[in-house]
Order: sequence, then C-alpha cells, then structure tokens
Amino acid sequence: MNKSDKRSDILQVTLELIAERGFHDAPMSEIAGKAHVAAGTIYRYFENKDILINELFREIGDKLLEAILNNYPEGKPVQEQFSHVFGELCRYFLTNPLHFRYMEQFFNSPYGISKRRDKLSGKNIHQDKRDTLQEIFDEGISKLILKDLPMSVLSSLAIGPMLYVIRDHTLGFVVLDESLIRRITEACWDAIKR
Amino acid sequence: MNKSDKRSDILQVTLELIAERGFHDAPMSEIAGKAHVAAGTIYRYFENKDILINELFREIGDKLLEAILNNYPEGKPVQEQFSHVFGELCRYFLTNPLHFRYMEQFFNSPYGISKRRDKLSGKNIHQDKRDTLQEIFDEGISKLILKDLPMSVLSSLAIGPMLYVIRDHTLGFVVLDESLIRRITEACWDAIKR
DNA sequence: ATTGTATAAATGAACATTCATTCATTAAAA
DNA sequence: TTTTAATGAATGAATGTTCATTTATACAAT
Repeated sequence: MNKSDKRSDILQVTLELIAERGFHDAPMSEIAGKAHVAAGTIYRYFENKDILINELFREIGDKLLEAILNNYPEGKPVQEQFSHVFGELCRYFLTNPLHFRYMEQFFNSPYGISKRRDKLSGKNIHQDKRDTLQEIFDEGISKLILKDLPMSVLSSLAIGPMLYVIRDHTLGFVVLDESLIRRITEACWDAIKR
Repeated sequence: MNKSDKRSDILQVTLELIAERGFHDAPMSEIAGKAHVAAGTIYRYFENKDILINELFREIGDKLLEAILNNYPEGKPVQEQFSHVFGELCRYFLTNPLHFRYMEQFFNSPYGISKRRDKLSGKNIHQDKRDTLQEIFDEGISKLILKDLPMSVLSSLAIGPMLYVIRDHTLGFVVLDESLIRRITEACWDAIKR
C-alpha cells in the first residue's frame, strides 16, 4: 500500500462530494466513510477542512496546467497557441467533469474570491505555476494584432464563453464534439482579434 | 411599519451575508440578528432556509429582467437589441454588486444546477419571466446573420465574457466605464456575428 | 527466524460548537 | 375579545475536530 494511498482516496472522495453537493453538505464524517478511513485520519493528511479544500484546488489546477502545457506550440503563431490552450482546456474538463464542477464552485465561492484578491494584492508568495498560464496569455495576446483592451478583458472574452459552454455540456444542454469545439474557438478568436 | 417591512429586511440581510460569505457561513440566527428580528420570525415569512434562498434568487432575477426590459428596442435591429441587453445587464450588476455575487454563487451551486436541470427537463411549471429573456435571444439571434451555432453556444459567447468581466470589476482587476462596456459589447458581437 | 522496541499511522468515540427549526408565550392589531 | 404577529429560549441533529488508545511498521539484537 502506497504511502499516499489514503491521502489520494480522501482527495478523490472530497472531489466527488463537493462537486456533486457543494461545500456545505460535504461533511468530514462522510468523506471519511466513503474513503474507508476513520474521521481522525483525515487530519493526519490535512490540518483542517479549509486546507483540504484548498489543497484539492491546487492539485486540480496543477493537473489542468500540465494538460495545457503538454505539446504546447512554443514559438508558433499566437492563434495556434490560442487554439491549443482552448482545445486542451476543453478536453480536460470534458474528460474530468467533476474537476470542472469543483473548480467552478471554488472560484465562485469566498474561497476563490479571496484567492484572486491575494493574487491582485501581490500576496502570491511562491511564484507558482498558475502564473505561467497567465504569462502565456499575456505574451501571446500582447504580441499580435489583438484588440486594444485590458489584459483581463481579453482573457474574459477568451475563457468566459468556453467555461459556460462546458457547463451547458455537463448539464446536457449541448453536446460538445471536436468540430463544435473548433468552431467555438474560432468564434472566441473573432472576439479578441482586431 | 409596512407589512413587508420585516420580510424585505430579512431578504436584504440574507443577500448581504451570502454574497459576502457564501451559503455556508450565513446562519439563520445571524440573519435574524442583523435584520433586527427574532430567529423564529424568519419562519413566518419563509418556510425554511432553502425557500428563503430560492425566493431571494427569484426576486433578484425579476428586478434584473425589469431593468433589461426597460426601454427595450422592440422591432429594432438585432445588434441594437443585443447592445441594449448587454449594457443594461452590465449596468445593473455594477450598480448592484451584491446581486451579482449572489447570482454567481447561486448558479454555480447545486441550487442553480438543479434549477437548470428542471428547466431542461421541462419542469418549469409556471412559464415564468426568465424564459422571456431566453426568447429575446432566441428570436434576435436566429433571425439575423449570426454564426450557425447551437442556441446555447451563442448565448454563452454573448453572456459569458460579460459576466467574467463584471467579476473582475468587482474585484478591482479592471475598471468598467461606459466606453469599455461598449467596446466589450462590440467584441462579443464580433464573436457571434457571421 | 524470532523477539523486542521504538516510531508512525490509524482509529473512532467523545467533545464542544454550531445550526436550523420549533413552540409555548407575549405583544400588537383588528 | 379574537386573531395575527413576533419573540427567543429550548431542542435535537449535525458537524469539525481532538485525543487516548490501538494497530501496523521498521529495525536491532539475539
């Protein structure tokens, strides 16, 4: 039995419970039960519930970033980089719908808000990987012929629609296939190109 | 003292607490206290917490729709209708940031998800007003020269970015003024027009 | 191999809070 | 006087966390 066995069991169950039922209604006791672990054991791996929640967010973020950076077309035209990031983001979340629901809830809860606030006020102590993603957009966007809009607006124009469409997909409002993903990517590109 | 005095006090405090601190961490006792009302009084107006939460959502939705339908350019070109809806949506949320944070959390929680699921499966008992908004988009979008994409994708392309930008605004990442709103609206239009 | 010992991991009942909700009682209104 | 509204202490269920105790593991000496 691997040392991280229980730890990842706990994270997996936390993911499932919170993604499906929200932060409230995901009691530690139930997490423990579903992970086949005693209640107290969780606290050997995570100091408290908040830290568990934040740690899970971090791990999902890392995996997502890894997926995006894989085969990243370094040095290629911005539009190609853009399409790559979009496609991978989309494919990742379609493959991992629970990750998507978790991230969505996290970002739209006080957890995510305080995280963004910290970032804004420069409290980001360790120059972590998530900034790399930001840099990719930064560089890619400012170099080429894009609309003269604030950085954060451009990334909203680019990312916003995709996340909404993914949500609709997970709810069955629309079926996202490769062809549709491509066409949405193009539409987003239309929004940001000059 | 108006009959709905206490009722709206309760709703207002619920809005403030949940918008700022999330669904968890908004205890009924504190809502009661801040609304200068006894704990039990809440239950004279709202059967339970869930109903309170859903009712608040409904009321905010009504106000938002009212703002959007005010001066709606009936019969005018789709692009103009589009700009109108966008501008009003944006202005409403900038004026009522708490409403924005509440809606965001609601939609991204199991509350909102089940609401959307009901809608999809036709459980929408009373053909309510929120469908009117959908119809406006439906009609406006399908009539003109827009990209041949599924309805839900088009509305994601249109609405998604704006909501993200508003979130950034409320967090101080960007300052939304009238000129910027207009330019974002144009960018979104670029995304959906053929 | 076997035993003994020290360290680490895991347990789950117990605890202290917190929370939504109830209801007997009081105050206000009609 | 009757009806309606409001109160807030009490209730009971749920929850996050702790900790004394048990179990497993690693390793040394025999």
